[in-house]
This record gives sequence, C-alpha cells and structure tokens, in this order.
Amino acid sequence: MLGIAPQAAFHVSTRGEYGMRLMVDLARHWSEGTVSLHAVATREDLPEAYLEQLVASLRKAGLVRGKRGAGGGYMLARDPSQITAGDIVRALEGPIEPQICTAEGDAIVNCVLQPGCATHHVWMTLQSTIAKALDGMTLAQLAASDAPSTTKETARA
Amino acid sequence: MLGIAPQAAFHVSTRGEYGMRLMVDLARHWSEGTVSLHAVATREDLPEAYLEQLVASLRKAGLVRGKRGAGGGYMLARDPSQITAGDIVRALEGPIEPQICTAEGDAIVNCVLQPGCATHHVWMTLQSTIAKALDGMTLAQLAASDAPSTTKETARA
DNA sequence: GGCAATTCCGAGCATTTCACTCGGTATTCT
DNA sequence: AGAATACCGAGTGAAATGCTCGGAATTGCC
Repeated sequence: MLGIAPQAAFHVSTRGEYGMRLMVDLARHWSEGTVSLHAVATREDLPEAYLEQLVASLRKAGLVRGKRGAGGGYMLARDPSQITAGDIVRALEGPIEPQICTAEGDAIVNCVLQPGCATHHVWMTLQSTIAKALDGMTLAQLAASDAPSTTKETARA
Repeated sequence: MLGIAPQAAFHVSTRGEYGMRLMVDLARHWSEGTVSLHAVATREDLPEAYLEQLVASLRKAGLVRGKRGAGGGYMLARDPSQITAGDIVRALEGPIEPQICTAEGDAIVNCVLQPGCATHHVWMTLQSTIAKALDGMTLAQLAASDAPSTTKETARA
C-alpha cells in the first residue's frame, strides 16, 4: 500500500489489546484461584494459542503466575490494585518510547541532531504523558467498570 | 524475530519523525518565503526523495503550500502559531486511535465486546490524552526552542 | 500407573507495514 | 533553451504483525 495512506497513529497491536483483555479477565476472577487460558480464550473470544505467547511475556514480567497440570491455569501475581495498565503495555509492547532517544529512564541514548533538537521535546513530552496516563490506571479500577460474566448485572456506570 | 521481543510501544514512524523535523525547519525559515526540499534534506540530513512523499501528505492536509519551478519550494500554509504537532502527526500517520473503536470524532464504530468493554476505557483515555498533548504544541513554540541554523545562537531555554 | 488437562517452549509462515528508491512529467525562473 | 524545482505513481527489500503447530514437562484424578 506504499506510504500513501497511513492508517492510524499510536495504534496498539493485538498484543496490547488482547493482553489487556486477558488481564482484566484474570482480575475479574481474582478470587477464584487459577484460571485456564482456555476459559479466558472462550470468554473473550480470542485465539488460545496466541494468548499462550502473550501470557509468557506477562509471566516473565512478573505480572502473572502459572500453575501447570490439570486444574492449573494463571492468576495475577499480585493484587489487581497493584497492577497498572502501564505494567501490562510495557510487558507486551516494550518500553514506552515514541522515539529511541526518548527511552524511559535514561533518556540520553543517542540524539542524532544535538544542536537544535526541537522535536525531541515533542516526543519526550508525549512519552511522559502517555506513561502517566497508563500508570494511573489499575486493573482493579478496570475490572470494576462493568462485568459481563460471573456477576449477573452490575448497576450501570 | 517472532513475537518474543517486542521493541517499543507507541513508537512514531519515520514519517512522523522526519515530517516533524521538516515542519520545524519550515517554521524556522517562515520569513524567507519558499524553501526547497533539497535545502531541508541537507540541513536535517534526511533522504530527499522520501521527504517528497511526506510533504505530499502535508500538502494534501493543507499544512504546506508548494511552488513549482526554479526557485520554488515549500512554505507553511499558515502561521507557525496556527499549526500544532497534532496536525502534523495526523497528516502523516493518520488519526490518533490506539484502537479502531476509539477513532477520533465518532467513537461508536464497532466495539466487538459491547457488554463489558473495560479495555475500551483505557484506549479512549489514552487517545484523548495523546491528542490533547499534541494539539497543545504549536510549531511556533517548537521552532523557538533552539535554532541551529540562520540565527547564530539564541539564549538557552 | 495411566490419562487428561494444563502450562511451557520454540519454530514457522503468510500478510502487512516500513522506509525507502527510481523514473518520469509538469511547471517556472533566468 | 536549460536548469531547478514540485508533483506523481510504481516498485522493493527488510522487518514487524498476527497468528498456527508440534511437542515436552508437569500435575491432578481415577
């Protein structure tokens, strides 16, 4: 399609999207011990084999714990109030950095144009803005918004 | 590389990066009439042929005007204070929408999971946060920060 | 012990996007 | 006339995306 018709800026990939759904689902079943990926995939209508891959990243990031064998499954590694959307996005899509020179933490990696890097400011501002927004949302808050399963019907909004 | 090692979230492509540099450059030479792409490419050390493609998007978005022939070039279509980083990003990378269901303007496109779309809230919040940040930065502000060329040396920050 | 349900692991693969390049045409200035 | 420029569309190699598949290890239950 060439560079003619760009589609969307700041699009999050299915890794982030599915992963977020997965984590919210786990949060909603936080009290029930482990939940199998099969159950999550069915409830959320997501490809199970693909979820396996995503949950591996989440596990390596210390956000979930897996239990093998029959009756096994996954559960959040800590309380839903202690996990943020930022944690999840970083685990699945990498650090939040609009540009390489605006990496989180140590920012002075390699700004090619030192002299008048006006654009650097744009991406840095953006990075901190996005990070702040995502880090301010906890899984507990997200899980509470509206619950389709288990709870039969919560009061609207 | 498979899905094993994701690189970076919310990364802006070279379209956005180069395009921003291009526009800041045009803003800095706002008083000089048209500026050729060749000059911009040289100053900013960017591939000229590629810039041609990007500037086409900017022109279609009404952000720059081109003048053909010898001595021609491009200039901003309006005052640098009337063009925002948001305008530029949208022209080059498309609308700001973390997810398709969070498109700018009319948001009710197609949320697959109507019942308990908790994640929708995440992306919507993100979209408006990003848009607000980018729409709050004008080219005039960016061009003023530090000028490498023309002006010999501006007072710091 | 055997079997089924799981997590865990790594490879592979089709499609799309990215980051460009190239060749050509139209226009304008000198 | 000739040079400098914008304008246009196609093409291309490399990477990322969005999955699937096969198998090994572990655990619970009969």
